Amino acid sequence: MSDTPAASTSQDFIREMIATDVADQRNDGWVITRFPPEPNGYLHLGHAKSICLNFGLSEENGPRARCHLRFDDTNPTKEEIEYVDSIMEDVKWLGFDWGDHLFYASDYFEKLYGFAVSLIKKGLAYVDDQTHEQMRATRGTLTSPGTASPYRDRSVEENLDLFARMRAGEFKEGERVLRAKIDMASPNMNMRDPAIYRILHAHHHRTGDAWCIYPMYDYAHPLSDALESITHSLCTLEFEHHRPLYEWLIANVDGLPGQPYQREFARLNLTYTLMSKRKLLKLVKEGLVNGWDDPRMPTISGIRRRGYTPEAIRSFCKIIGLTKYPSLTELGLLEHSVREDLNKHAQRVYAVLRPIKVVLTNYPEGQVEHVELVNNPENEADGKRLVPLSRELYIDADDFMETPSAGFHRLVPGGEVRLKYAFCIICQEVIKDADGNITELRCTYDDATRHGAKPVGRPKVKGTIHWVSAAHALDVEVRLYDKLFTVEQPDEQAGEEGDFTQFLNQESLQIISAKIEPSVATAKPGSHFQFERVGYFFTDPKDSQLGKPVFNRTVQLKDGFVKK
RNA sequence: UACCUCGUGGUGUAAUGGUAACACAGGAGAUUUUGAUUCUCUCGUUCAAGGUUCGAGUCCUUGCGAGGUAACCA
Repeated sequence: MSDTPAASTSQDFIREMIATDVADQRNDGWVITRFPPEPNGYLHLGHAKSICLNFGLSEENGPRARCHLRFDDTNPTKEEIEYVDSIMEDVKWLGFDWGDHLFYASDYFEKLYGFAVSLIKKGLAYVDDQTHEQMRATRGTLTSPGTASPYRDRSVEENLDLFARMRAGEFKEGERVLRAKIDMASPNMNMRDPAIYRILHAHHHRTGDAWCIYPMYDYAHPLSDALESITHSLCTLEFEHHRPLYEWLIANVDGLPGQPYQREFARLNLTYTLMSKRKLLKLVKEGLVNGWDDPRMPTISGIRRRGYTPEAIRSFCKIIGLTKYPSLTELGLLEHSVREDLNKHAQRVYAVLRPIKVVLTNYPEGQVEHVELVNNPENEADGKRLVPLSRELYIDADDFMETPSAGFHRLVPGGEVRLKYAFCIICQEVIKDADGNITELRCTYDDATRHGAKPVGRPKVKGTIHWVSAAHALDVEVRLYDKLFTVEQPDEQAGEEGDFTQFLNQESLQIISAKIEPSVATAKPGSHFQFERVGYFFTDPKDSQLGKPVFNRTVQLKDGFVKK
């Protein structure tokens, strides 16, 4: 073990385990994983973690590796085509490709039925006539063993007959169930003769009315994995207790093409949000957010619409690692990932979110000049653009303080500030309305301070602010998004019975009208921008029109200014 | 008062019996026509107690703590 050369790139426990399997030529060195969502909701960041793991493993292990997309559609009462479509879109958007390997558990219904018959024949499964309540009562508790069903020792012939009649539709829902015969006294509840088939007179989105019995997850999953020759079945920690059942099925069903094994990792928990499909569904159903793709949602479609990039999500998934410790990741780490990506690629524009009018009293009336601005200081190839400048401008209310706090070095009465890439201005007069609200700042500009000029003997101006020309600025709708919840763990805080919606952040969406430079008139829906000194914004793909963009705030810029 | 899993800076992770490190966050500074970016520095860590060992975050024992598990959901 000591002579392995420095494969010094550190790996998580899953990758380490897989590397060992490959080295040992287990499955001839193949690595076949799968991402197996149930199409009962939209994918979220927790799924992104799993997608990056499973598809990532496929990318990392060369030609003898692949990742399947398999819909775990064994419960027709909860599943819809809408979800199937959105899931495929989300996986593709993240940049992964399942190629020809698209599967549905429902494709295996006939085979799975056959496996169940074979288990009955081996005396390893039986039809139980007990009611739901009786079964629950006889299963025992966490500290006491269960007791056998009176139907547990039915003959193989009788079981075969009853199971066939279940399939034929002779029974109502709940009347009978097929159970694996394992161990009613097992300390693992999942091994106390788990139900593997139940009757559901429901229409399935793919198989229609062909079936009225449906396999349970615990039964269908390992066998589906085996049928696809999956080598490594990776899932989250809550399935740890299902592993013995997974292994029991792989061991007791004959003729399986693959011998997969299951390993578990901790799911993603993020502060100030939720990662439970059921709870996200509640937010959607009760109209507390504007759909699954509301930019405040932790869904893939939500963060996409917010302006997150696939690169940022993939980088985030890499950085959070993979362990068995149920950790709580700070939202700041996700924001860091997207800032890092957008900083390199987003085009800069000037936008004034809360406008104050500035009149340059010594600037000729009616004159317009065009100032050259850098599109992206991180990438010279992105070039420059011309932005109009005239006598009347807007600056942001945040960039002016009548009575400045300590350390504030933007515009103040009698003070000087630089209009970025233009020139310096001095605030000569503050005009207010009858209620004392500031309506206008009357300023003078200094022609000697134009961009590039280096006047000597002049005190250095500390503040540099952005601006837009009042006559040329576009009025655009800007949606300022903030965290969805006011507490780090809305789930935890609310408790089992509590209502997590009480912690919804009432200020998570603020819609304002902003003044923005005219160049964005041609911005296509789905484009990323940095509003200089403000944050990253994304033209909403649904509501933007050419010439009339709607901006979603992806994330604010970091602000190093601390008020003292 | 069952079983399973897990405890490393504030947070997320690495160290595979051999100098406890990286990222984020925080602090200080430099650069900066974005209080951004970039760069430098800095802060701060092995749940506890025993044991094995020349040497333990790592192995063993016990304790403590956390998460999970009793659908005809996945």
